[in-house]
Order: sequence, then structure tokens, then C-alpha cells
Amino acid sequence: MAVTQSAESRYTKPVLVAINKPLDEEDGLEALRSHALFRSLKAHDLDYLIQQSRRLRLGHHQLLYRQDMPAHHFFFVISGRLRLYRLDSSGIDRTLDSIAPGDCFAEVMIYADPPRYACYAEALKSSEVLMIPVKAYQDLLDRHPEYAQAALRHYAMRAVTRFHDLEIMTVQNARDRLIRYLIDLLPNGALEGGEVELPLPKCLVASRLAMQPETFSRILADLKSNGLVRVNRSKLFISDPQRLIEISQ
Amino acid sequence: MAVTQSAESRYTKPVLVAINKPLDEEDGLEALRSHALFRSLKAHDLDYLIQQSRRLRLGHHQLLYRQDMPAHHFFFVISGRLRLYRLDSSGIDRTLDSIAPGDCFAEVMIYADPPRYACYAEALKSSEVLMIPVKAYQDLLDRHPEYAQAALRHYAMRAVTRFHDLEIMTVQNARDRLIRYLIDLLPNGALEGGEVELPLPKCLVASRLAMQPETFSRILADLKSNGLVRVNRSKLFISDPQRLIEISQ
DNA sequence: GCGAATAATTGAGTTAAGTCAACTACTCAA
DNA sequence: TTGAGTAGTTGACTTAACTCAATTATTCGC
Repeated sequence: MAVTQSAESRYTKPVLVAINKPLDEEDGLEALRSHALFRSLKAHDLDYLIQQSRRLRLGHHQLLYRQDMPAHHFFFVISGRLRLYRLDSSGIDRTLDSIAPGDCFAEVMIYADPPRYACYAEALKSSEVLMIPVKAYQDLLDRHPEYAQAALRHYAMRAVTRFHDLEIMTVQNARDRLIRYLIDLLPNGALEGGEVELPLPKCLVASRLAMQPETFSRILADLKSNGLVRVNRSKLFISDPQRLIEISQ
Repeated sequence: MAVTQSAESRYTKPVLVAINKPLDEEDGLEALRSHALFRSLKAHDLDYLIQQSRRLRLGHHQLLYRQDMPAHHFFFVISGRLRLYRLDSSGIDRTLDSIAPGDCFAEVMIYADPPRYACYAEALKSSEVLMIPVKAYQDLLDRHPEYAQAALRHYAMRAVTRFHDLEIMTVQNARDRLIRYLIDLLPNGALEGGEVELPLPKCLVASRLAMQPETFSRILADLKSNGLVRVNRSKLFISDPQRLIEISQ
């Protein structure tokens, strides 16, 4: 079984102890300025938002928030990598997303009522995130309605991405789900091959695709033996995505 | 197999022949005025949008748009019911969503680049939809940035809903996915039981939940024989949702 | 209201994927 | 550098879900 420990286990260190760095430090925030949610903000408004925010360092496997916790903040990943997951009552852990540097997450909670996190978030390796108060961002939007336009585009694209994720999951067999997942990792729409890096350890990719790690391993071994992918740790080389697409379906 | 015909078959009538009703007709548009995307609009702005739109009548199984078609419009359901689905190259049809009167769909395409429909849309019964030009809506937002606030809320909630749909699909067994789906159909958070109506024919609920119709039928028969649901056509009576939740997981 | 078409159910047999277990290969921290 | 703890792989076996087929219900257009 993938990762079946409860949120209290070592896998997710129990307490969020944020290490604040001085607020005025800029390193790592360049990407923030070019993010869809923020790039239209005037410099002093973005500075205000950053001042209202806290910089957090998270250790490997450290828990950032729990599902159902009141959501007073949303987050921007400065460095490292996080994953979003849910725990059900039997302790099964289902991975829903992985978040890379330059991405925001939990930003949709700004408009939820009541605002509660829909899942757990934990660092997959040591990471740094900016913790942005929902209220500060909302105030900014209230004062500057014109900022909502750029945010709108971001939210619409988020909904499109989630729809696409859902679409993959309606594929009924594990092999084809995995193939679809790999194709989506390729840049430029799978027109040409290339090397992709799995954004999660294999056992968590398996969880994300609703299959057991053993099944994931066997499918990948099979694709490998058919010359469809070459595997090097978490890096996969796909020479002919079209052939991969053909054998699925 | 659920519905495996191609889009050209009788199941999805090939040509969209819209029957326009006079633009000034108001009946059925009350719900539009209270929709999150439109309720903050001043009356004359909404009237303008309606004037720019066309009212379409769709027959049973009639196709509204195809995946990958350029998306110049989005839609509001006045009456009837539609479903969103995708077709893959082997002709397998995977249902992704059903849309009820009072709902919008394809509205996220406003911000896609290039704007193309991500799936097929067809009427599940004879239906009436309002076909809203993306450009008209965008112009309205450009002229009135304050309207973006309400739209933002709608888009954020859409993303939350899609995330939740994705979450169900990461449940690894068919029975528990079905139970989760039923629980979500219940109003007031499954605190009390009640009757729910399947928003899709059973074979399409099965498709939506990535299982075969036979599997759906067998699971439902089993739940029925255990006294967990009573089934009457597309209406299900769930007396004790907590017990249903307990047996899942 | 009739009849054809589609949807739903049920049974029997098959297969994909899960489970359990053993083992190997990493990773990370002391 | 080492060793403990995870992650990943592989084999053997089991089971949930799929497939195919037959039958019964239901729906919808005429």
C-alpha cells in the first residue's frame, strides 16, 4: 500500500513550525512577480501583499495544513515541492496533486464558504513557501477591481486543468491512465519525444492514478520491455509519444 | 459497453441546427439573472448580453458542440439537461459531467488560448440553452472591471468542484466510488437521508465513475439487498447515509 | 398504444489489477 | 561511511471488475 500512515505519523511531521525569514528578503520572489495572479499588480501593492505574508521553510515530509482546517491563507511555492492529498477514515492516503516552484495552491479557498482546506498539504522535500493571508489579497481586490481580470484568467485555467485531470481518471484501465499521465508530462503537446521527470515518487504517482505501486511498477516494466520508455530513476525518456498514444485505447 | 458509437451516429445527431426564438422572449431567463456570473450585472448590461445571445432548442441526443471545435460561445441551460463527454480514438465515450437548468458550461473557455471546447456537449433530453458570445461577455468585463469579482467567485467554486470530482476518482474501487457519488448527490452534506435522482441514465453514471454498466448494476443490486438504498427507476432513496459511508473505505 | 430501439439486469467465464510476501536498491541522517 | 528505514521490483496467488451473452424493462417516435 502506498502511504498508509496517518497524518500523525513520522511521514507527516505533526507540527507546523514555521521559520520566518526577514520579510524584506527578496530572493526567490521573482517568480511571484510573474505569476498570473500577481503580475498585473502595481509594485507597491505586491510589496504590501508580500509584507503581509510570511515566508515558511518546510522540512522533508513536513505537514503544512490539514484537510478541513480553516483556510486563512493561500500559498506560493518559492522552492522545493509539495503534494496535496486526502486521508480517508481507514488511513488510505490519496495523492491529488503535486506543486512545483512558481505555483500557487489553496488559492481557490479565497472564495469558499466557509473557507476550509479541501486536503492535506505536505512538503515532498525541504521547501520554502510564501503564506499569503486571504484577507490581504481580498482587500487588494476590493480596492482595485481591475486586478480581478488577471485572477479570473488564472482561476479559469485552474478549472480547465482540473477538468482535464478528471478526464484522465475516467479512463478505465490502469495502463492507459498511466500512458495519458506520461503524455501530459511531455512539453509541446506530445508532438515530439523527450525526457520527463516524475513530479512525485513512483508510489505517489500510483496513488494519484488510483492504482497500487506494484501495478505501476509492472506497467512501467512492460512499457520499458516494449521499448516505449527508458527509465532512469524518476526520469523517463519517451522517444515516440505517438506510438504510446496508439497502444493506449 | 456504455455508449460506444462515434459522434456521427444516431446517438449524437450530426448537425447542430439551432432553432432561434425571438430574442426578446424572457421566459426561462429568470434563473440567468440569479446566476453567480450574472447577478451583479446591471439590468441594461445583462439585457445587452441577452440580446447578443441566441436561444437554442436541442432535441434528445442532439449534439451542441464537439471537442476541439473553436469556442466562440459559452452556454446557460434554460431547461432540459445536457452532458459533457469525451470520445477517444477507439470510440469509447466517457461522460464527464451533467448540466442542469440554471447552470453554465464551457464558460471557462473564455480564457483558454486558443479557445477550443475540451469535450463534446449533447442534450440528454429536449433542452433549451442560451448561447452567449464570449466576446460580448469579455467586452462587458472590460468595460466594467467590477463585474469580475462575482465571476471570480464562480470560477473559484468551479475549480473546487472539479477538484472534488477528481478526488472521488482517485478512490480505487468501483463500489466506494459509487457510494461517494451517491453521498454527494444528497443535499445538506449527507447529515440526513433522502431521495436523490440520478442526473444521468445509469449507463452514463457508470461511465462517469469509470466502471461498466454491469458493474454499476451489480453494486446497486448489492446495496439494495443490504437495505442501504431503495431504487425506483432513476430515483434512489438513502435512509442512512452514515451507514453507507461506514461500509465504504 | 404499438413496436423498435435502447437501457438495465443477470449469469458465466476471463482477465486485469489487487494483495501478500520476499527481496533489492535507494536515501538520509548520524 | 554505515545502517536503518523507505521505495521500488518481482513472484505467486486471489479477487474485483470486465467481457460476452441472454433476457427483461423501459423509452420514444410513430
